[in-house]
Amino acid sequence: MVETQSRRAQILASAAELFARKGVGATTVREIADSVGVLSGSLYHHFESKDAIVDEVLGDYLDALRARYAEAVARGTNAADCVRQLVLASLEVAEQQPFATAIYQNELHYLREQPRFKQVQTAAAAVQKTWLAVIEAGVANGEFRSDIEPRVFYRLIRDALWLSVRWHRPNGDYPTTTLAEDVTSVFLDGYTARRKSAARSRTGSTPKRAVKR
Amino acid sequence: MVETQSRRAQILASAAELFARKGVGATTVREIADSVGVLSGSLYHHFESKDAIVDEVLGDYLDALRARYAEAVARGTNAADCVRQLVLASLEVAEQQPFATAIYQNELHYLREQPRFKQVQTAAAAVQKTWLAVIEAGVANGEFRSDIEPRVFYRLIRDALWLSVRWHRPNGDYPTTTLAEDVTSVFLDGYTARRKSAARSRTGSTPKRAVKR
DNA sequence: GTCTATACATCGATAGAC
DNA sequence: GTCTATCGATGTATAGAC
Repeated sequence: MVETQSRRAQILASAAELFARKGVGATTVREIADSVGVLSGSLYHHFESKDAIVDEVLGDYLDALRARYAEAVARGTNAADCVRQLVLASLEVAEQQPFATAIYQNELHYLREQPRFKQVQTAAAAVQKTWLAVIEAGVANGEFRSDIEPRVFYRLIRDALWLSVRWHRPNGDYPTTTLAEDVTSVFLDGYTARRKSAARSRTGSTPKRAVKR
Repeated sequence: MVETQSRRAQILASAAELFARKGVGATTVREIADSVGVLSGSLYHHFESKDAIVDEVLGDYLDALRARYAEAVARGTNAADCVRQLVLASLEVAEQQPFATAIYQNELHYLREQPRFKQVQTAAAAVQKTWLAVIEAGVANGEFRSDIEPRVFYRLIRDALWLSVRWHRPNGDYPTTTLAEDVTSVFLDGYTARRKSAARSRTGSTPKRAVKR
């Protein structure tokens, strides 16, 4: 179960972890090679360059994210539900690819400066467009507030969501689905306690956990 | 007005900008030197090492943040108001020192691995403690919800707040005070429209605006 | 306080043996 | 497919002239 991965996949996985922790610019090809147990020269049998590794890590991640987003908006029944689905989709992809998620959010600004990573730019634009369309539709139909700009709300929820890969380690006690509920609930309902809001209480929302906390 | 800064201050300011944009590890001393118009060797007359520059940039920032946080909690009249004050304090310090803020949030995890930056660790712990104390007090007295862990709420608002330095450029149209109100309002009240909440509506769209919830 | 000049380590990447 | 060996560029940092 430990040697079923191709060397190529091993390199991608190890490199992603290093890029996420230290940053792309501060990670050396020798470190990547060490982490998979080969010498640095051997990496170039599998990849053209260090940038090519970055490209592939982010490309795989963005493909997964876009595919999952398409499902999410298709499933949503209204704006609030679409937000719920997008939150869950983001966190599920982040759970599957935590390191790529971290790289994406840590280095997006820097990568955008380099024409090499144009693919990343266009994918990031598509992600933003998906969110904004949902939020603006919710404002237009009265589901969401109109006194806060959709763009501001998008950026707040996006950053809170993406950064959760830095601290959230999915496990039985606090699974991704529960985090998704908490994020959705805070951003849509707020953290202020409101009396008599039984409709928001968390009874049958998910299969997991009965009362807890 | 352009030469009133000491060379030392120039170096700190330029280095902070580079560290924020490219990452500490990917920024070279030659780039820092170029950006202030000297040769790289000359930097070492002012600083012991590249790490010493990082230390000082972050130290100045964390000192300002802690001082401002002490005022904020002292001013708050209840938990919700303390959150409001902490949000405003964070954004004001971020406005004064946007690059240091970006470095802090971009590289905190990596810097924590190095004993060199122990100062940063302890300051980060103090920041978290301030927030958690406020949030837990609010849960205890019923102001805040008890079905979402204080730690989770803290991390969500912290990340949304800190990351705003990546996109928010304070100006007359959208000043820091307004962003602070928006952040506070989303996190405490939520984004879902609620009927009959005239108290929350934003009549005077831009500067000041009277009602203020 | 800045320069010239350079030491010495490490970087990404390549060539060719095995 | 991995190794040995190494190139040329670039990294941090230092020493001493000016």
